[in-house]
Amino acid sequence: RSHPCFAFPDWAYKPESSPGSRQIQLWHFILELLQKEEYQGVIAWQGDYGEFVIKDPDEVARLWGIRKCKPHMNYDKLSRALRYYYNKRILHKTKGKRFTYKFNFSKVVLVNYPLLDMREGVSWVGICQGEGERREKCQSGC
DNA sequence: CACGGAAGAG
DNA sequence: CTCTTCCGTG
Repeated sequence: RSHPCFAFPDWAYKPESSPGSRQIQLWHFILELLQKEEYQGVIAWQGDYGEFVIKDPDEVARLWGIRKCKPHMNYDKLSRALRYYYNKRILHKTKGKRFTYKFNFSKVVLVNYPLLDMREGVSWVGICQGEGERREKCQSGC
């Protein structure tokens, strides 16, 4: 792989969380796609640490739409949601680079887990190892 | 394309 | 609160 091993907390990319799950969050979904090799033609890590490029905006939007049961999702709307992450310090834009954003991994933990101590208690997962299985949900019934 | 205000859904 | 939808601006 072109990009070196990445580490982030396992909860960050776990699909659907647990039974008591809340709705899937967009940045979780992005991380999920990024983790799967089969989507490298659609979205992939590229450039700096945490930086990724959406190679096929329409397809990412379509996939996101399927997951959220929003058949009219498109890149315009998806990107608005990504822009809301700027203030939350989850993401920021890589200016000048088309369809390129960057995760603020250092802040991600603080956003959803304010009381979590990063030095311990979290299992860190390498992005280039571990192949979680995943099934297409919401394909029908929405 | 990228940005961010405004309104509204759940 | 986290988007979704729509849209004017640059």
